[in-house]
Amino acid sequence: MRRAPTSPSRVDPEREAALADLDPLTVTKLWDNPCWLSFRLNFIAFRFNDPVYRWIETRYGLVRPEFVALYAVGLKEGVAAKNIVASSGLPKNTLSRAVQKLLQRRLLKRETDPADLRSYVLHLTPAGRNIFDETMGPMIQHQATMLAGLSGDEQRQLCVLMDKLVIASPNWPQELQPEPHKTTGDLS
Amino acid sequence: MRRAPTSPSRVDPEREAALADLDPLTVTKLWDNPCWLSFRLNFIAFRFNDPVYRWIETRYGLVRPEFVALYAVGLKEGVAAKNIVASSGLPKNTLSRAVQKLLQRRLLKRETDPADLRSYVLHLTPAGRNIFDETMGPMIQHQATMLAGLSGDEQRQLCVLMDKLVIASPNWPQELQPEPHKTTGDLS
DNA sequence: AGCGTCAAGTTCCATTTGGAACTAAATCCG
DNA sequence: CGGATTTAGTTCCAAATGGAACTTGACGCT
Repeated sequence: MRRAPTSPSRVDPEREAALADLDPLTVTKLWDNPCWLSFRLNFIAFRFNDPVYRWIETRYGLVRPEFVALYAVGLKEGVAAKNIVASSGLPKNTLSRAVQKLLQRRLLKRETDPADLRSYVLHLTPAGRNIFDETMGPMIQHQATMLAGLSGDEQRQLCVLMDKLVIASPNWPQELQPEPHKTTGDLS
Repeated sequence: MRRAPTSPSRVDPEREAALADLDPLTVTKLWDNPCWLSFRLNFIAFRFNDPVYRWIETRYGLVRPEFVALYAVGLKEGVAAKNIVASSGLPKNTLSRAVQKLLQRRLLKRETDPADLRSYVLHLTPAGRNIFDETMGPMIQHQATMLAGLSGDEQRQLCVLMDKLVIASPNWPQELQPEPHKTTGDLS
């Protein structure tokens, strides 16, 4: 199987326009790539993330890990750094620094967790809550723009399908198996 | 709208298992987050990328931008660095270095493009092609594992829906509008 | 209780990153 | 043609990153 399973044959004026707008290598990665899933995921995610994080950095002076932390606490008050680490994939020292910065800037406050003295419980200050609230609108707006090409039904379908993937995710391997391999002798 | 549009009410044993396996903050980000799309994209993409890139780094000593470049040339011989930049979102100096490294290691070769003397045309050496071929299998395998929770039909649906998003993508903004805002006076 | 292992968060430091300036070639435009 | 602007790729360097070691507290287990 050399191509993604969508038939790239159907003549669609919008598709043609997209093919013309996108870099030819991007077109190959999207439609002539056995690993279509990952590239599409990364592509679409990038088109969300990149404008959002650049905007937040210029507007609020928060870099990505800082905003990740602020957003996480905004969604769920009282989380600890370890939760943000687990849910974001960022290394824990990076998040430690991000939290320090947010504490300095008084966007976050923290108290030691009475249940576990190693751990801290994080909360937004009013100023932090303010940023959270202000950023939510544009982010939802951007998401809506991205989804505008799908009907309401299709949006729900997409949500359901991603839901299923996420639910299955605990079964996915965290490590790739080195698979039974014929040795090749060509790397440094 | 506070939640993702999938009803989290339906009682599903698999969902229950996933809720137990995942960090509570992750659960919130997935199912109680107005920006469900980006978080799911990032989450699923991360679960693909992270094992793949770690495996490639330990097995071949190639870091992420290096493998991005190698994979791109493998998919489409004769591309230039600018294409890889446009299709990957990585900064061009990072890719410049990645290409240098691959040239040093004789995984890539390049010739000046006769049509544009500023630009180079990239090709895989046999050793580079070898790595490309060897990595393809495990990557497809990993993708298949991730998709295994969906029926064939659902996989096709997912592909079609992402297709539509990608085709619409040239219309998405590259910059977030600073939106008509009431001024707030609380940042540094 | 006491000892060994594990976990949350921090610190250290070598490496990577990426914005900005730079070089050289291409393209635009009068 | 010839100067102004853009573009492909590289270089420079300050800043971010992330692995590994460290600190302090929790959790076995006997």
